[in-house]
Amino acid sequence: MQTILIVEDDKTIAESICFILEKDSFNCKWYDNGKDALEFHKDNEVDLILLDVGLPDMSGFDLLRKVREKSNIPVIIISARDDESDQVLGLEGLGANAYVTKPLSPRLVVAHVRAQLRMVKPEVKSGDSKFSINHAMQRVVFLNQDLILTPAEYKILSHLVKNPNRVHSREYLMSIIWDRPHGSDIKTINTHIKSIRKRLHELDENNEYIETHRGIGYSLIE
Amino acid sequence: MQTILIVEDDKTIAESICFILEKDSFNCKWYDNGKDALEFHKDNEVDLILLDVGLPDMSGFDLLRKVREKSNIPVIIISARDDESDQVLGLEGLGANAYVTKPLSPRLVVAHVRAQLRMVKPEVKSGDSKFSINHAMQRVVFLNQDLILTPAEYKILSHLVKNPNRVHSREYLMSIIWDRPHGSDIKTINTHIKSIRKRLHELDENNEYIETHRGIGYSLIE
DNA sequence: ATTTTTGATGAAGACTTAATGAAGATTCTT
DNA sequence: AAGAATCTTCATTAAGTCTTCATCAAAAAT
Repeated sequence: MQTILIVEDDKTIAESICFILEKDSFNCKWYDNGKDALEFHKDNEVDLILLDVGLPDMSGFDLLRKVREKSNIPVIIISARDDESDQVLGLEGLGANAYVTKPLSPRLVVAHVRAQLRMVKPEVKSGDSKFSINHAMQRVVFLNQDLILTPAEYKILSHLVKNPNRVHSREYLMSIIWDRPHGSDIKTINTHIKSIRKRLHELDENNEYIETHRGIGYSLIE
Repeated sequence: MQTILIVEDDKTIAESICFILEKDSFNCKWYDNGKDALEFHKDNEVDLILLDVGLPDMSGFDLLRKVREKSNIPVIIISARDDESDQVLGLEGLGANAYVTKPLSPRLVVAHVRAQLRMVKPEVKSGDSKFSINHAMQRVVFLNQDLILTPAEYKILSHLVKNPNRVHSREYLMSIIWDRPHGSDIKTINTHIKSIRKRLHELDENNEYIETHRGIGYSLIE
């Protein structure tokens, strides 16, 4: 499921957008200020940002600049001002991907969201991976053999397999294991990774598929 | 060079857009009707389409539908009508990527064009630097190879790569490494720079990418 | 030319983070 | 409720990283 981060201080607007997006089976996270939104973006995998430029604590443009320091995911700017130079600055200077002006209909926003994600998603399914997923059986397949995994291990490894060659923070991997917030130690992930590695080792002696990124998290190498 | 196909029956508008795009070193092809445009698209490599929905011979929506049968290149719809349901239809139903309404400034159109193309070809990085950043893996890429760096080295080098050809003081580079104030020796930076240089040397024997500015700090030369 | 200042270098020690093995807590099944 | 499987925590060990220091080299100042 794809996660949309909404940064918008008007609760009514945010809620109606969220409502439609969630009905469309997007995962939706809303913040009414830039600071918390940035914090969330740092530790989580976000597929698209809907950004109101008129925030209480910081300019949306500043936020966008910060986001762009670490990723180039699609960003749609929401603005009350239909000002051309603002649009050009956002699109050209800071690398936003679209610009919609208020008043806006949630339906239109969702159309823009989809239009952006359609571009990004063309998943390059490389067929030569040693991993695949047997959705029906809820199993990860490694070297043509079903892996016996515990539920938590399955959630982590299947996510890594679906999103290989990129770092996943411990925070994010934790959020995958639980549906609801759960206040347990972030180090738990280390232990799960340990046991996943052990199981992979049983099938491939000298593998180094799961890479540790010190201070950040883990990634699966294809 | 990238080719933009403009389908627009208003000659004045088409010409002014073309003018700016070509100044931006895009290759620009203009048709004032759908049939010829489709013909061109069939036989040529087009990177993006700017499409006016109000054409003499066929609806822009029909044209878009035909285009989508064989490719999913970015399409930006130009419309005189600021009608929401039209927008939703274009974006959602037919797979357009952006929607701008007349009256439009050529500058804004170009901003949209760039915003779309940036998605498709992320490596449109100004000039052909030997450095880039792999955000997904949180790695600096040098000569098409991922560099394995420690956290502090990554923070320093990625900042230099994002802001090349300018001097960065040691004090500032220190502030990049720590979130909170940390009273350690400014000379620490020298050691980090040393090890970054060492890693670069392993991939390119006689390089001198990081320049020392005596009494001030360091800079990265492209 | 000599002194002074500043940066480069290599190595040691302090510190931080991750891996590991095992024990306790929790959940699920029967 | 008992037992098994799983999840989490903890203590220990191992590995990796940061900072400092002493020494050497280079540049600037005298």
